[in-house]
Amino acid sequence: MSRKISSRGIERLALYYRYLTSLNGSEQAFISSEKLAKAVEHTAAQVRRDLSCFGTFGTPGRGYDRAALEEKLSEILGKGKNQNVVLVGVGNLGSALLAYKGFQSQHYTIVAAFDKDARKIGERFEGLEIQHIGKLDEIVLRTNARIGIVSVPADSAQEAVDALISAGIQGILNFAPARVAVPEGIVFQHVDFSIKLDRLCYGLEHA
Amino acid sequence: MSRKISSRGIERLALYYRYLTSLNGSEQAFISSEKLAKAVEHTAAQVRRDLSCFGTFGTPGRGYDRAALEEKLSEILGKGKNQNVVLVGVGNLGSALLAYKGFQSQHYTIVAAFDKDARKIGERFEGLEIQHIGKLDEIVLRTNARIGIVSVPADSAQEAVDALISAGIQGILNFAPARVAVPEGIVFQHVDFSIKLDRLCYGLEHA
DNA sequence: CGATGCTTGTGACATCTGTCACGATAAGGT
DNA sequence: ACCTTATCGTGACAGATGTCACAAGCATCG
Repeated sequence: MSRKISSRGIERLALYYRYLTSLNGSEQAFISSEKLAKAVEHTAAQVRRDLSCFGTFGTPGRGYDRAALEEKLSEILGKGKNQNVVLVGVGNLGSALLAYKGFQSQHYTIVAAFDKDARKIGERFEGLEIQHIGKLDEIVLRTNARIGIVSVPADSAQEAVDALISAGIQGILNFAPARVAVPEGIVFQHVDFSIKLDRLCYGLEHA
Repeated sequence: MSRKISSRGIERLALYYRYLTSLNGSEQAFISSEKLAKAVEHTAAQVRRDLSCFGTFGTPGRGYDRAALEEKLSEILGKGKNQNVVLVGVGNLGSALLAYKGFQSQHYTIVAAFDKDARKIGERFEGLEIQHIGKLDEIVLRTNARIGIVSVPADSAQEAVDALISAGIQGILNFAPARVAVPEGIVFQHVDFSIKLDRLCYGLEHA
C-alpha cells in the first residue's frame, strides 16, 4: 500500500497477468516474486513493489497464490467484465486488427467497424459488417462500448477521435502516426510503429 | 553535450524529425524550441535539452535552422541511408505491415517477406513474393538487410527471432505478444498492442 | 515447540528523467 | 554603438522510478 503505482508499473501488471493466464489452470498453486520476475524479465523486488501498491496478498515463505493473484490482477486491470470496442478505419491495419486474435482472447470484443469510404460500407470482415461512420453514435449507445480503436490515416486521426468522443467513447487506442488533442478525462494510448522503427535504427547506429 | 540522451529522448527526437519533415520544404527558415514543443506536446526546455545532447545547433534569438536541424536529426537517427527490412510472418498483421505506408515513406524498404506455411509461399503482396523461411539467410546476405520485423503468433516468436539473428539481422521489431530472449548486441524493440489495451482499460477503471 | 529456511513488504537509497530559471548570445532597430 | 527582444544552453532542483537489503512472517521438520 506504500506507494502509488507508476505508469509503467501498470503495464507490468498486465504482463504479470498475461503470464499467469499463460500457465492456465493447474501447475503450481503458488508462485514467488522471483519466478514471476524471471518470466517477464524484471527484478523480484520490482514485482513485489508493484503488487504491494494494491494491498498485500503474498504469503512469506510461499509466495503468491497463483489463482488468487490472477483474479486480483484481473480485477485491478478492470478485466472482470467484457469490454466492447469499436474500430474506426478499416484499411490494411484496421482489418488486421479486426482479425487479431490477441484482442478477442482477453475480454475484449470488437463489436463494430466503421469507415468513411462509401465503397467499403457493407463489406464483411470477421463476421462484422462495415458501417458508415455516421452510425457511430447510435451503435456506441446500443453496445455500451467504452473503448475506440483509431486506425485511420494520419490526416484523419483528429476527425476520428473527435467523432468517437462525441459518441461517448471514454478510452482511445490510436494507431495513426499523428498527435491528436483529447479533452481532459478521456483515456488515451498511442501505438506508434514508425517511431519504434526509428528507435531501433538509432540503436543500430550507436551500437 | 551536457548529458546522455534518455531512452525516451530518442523517441522524442524521432517525433521532432517527423514533425520537421511534415512541414516539408519552405515555411519558415527557423523554428524555436517553443514551437517544436507545442507540435509534439512537450516542453520547450525538454526539446532544448534533448537536442543539446548532440551538440549545439540553435542560435539564440532565432531558434533552430529548420533544414539543418532536420538534416542533423536524420543523421543522428541513422536515416541517412535507406534501410532494408525483412518481415517474418505474413498473417493478418504481417500483410497489414507490408502495406503500411508509414514505413516505406521514411527510408525503410521491406525487401522480402517470409512465412513457414507452405500454402502461402509464392503468393504476392504489395509486389513481394512470399518466400519460405528457409531462404532467409541467403536473402539477408544479398540485400544487406539489418532489420527484421516479427509478426508471427506468440508461440513462434522465439523461433522467428532465432532465425533472423542467425541470418545476420542486427535489429528486431517484434509484434508478437511474447517475451523472447535475444543475445547481447542485438537491438530489440517490442510493440505490444494488447498491453496498451490493458493499460487503457486500467485508466477507465481508475478514472 | 523451537529452530531453520524461504519469501514477503517496505524504508532507505540510488538513479534516471523532466522542469525551472537565468546568464549568455545573436539579431534588429534607433 | 547601444539597447531591446527573442531564444538558446545548462546548472541546480524536483519528482518519478527502480534497487537493495533487512526485519517480520509463515511453513516445515525433527
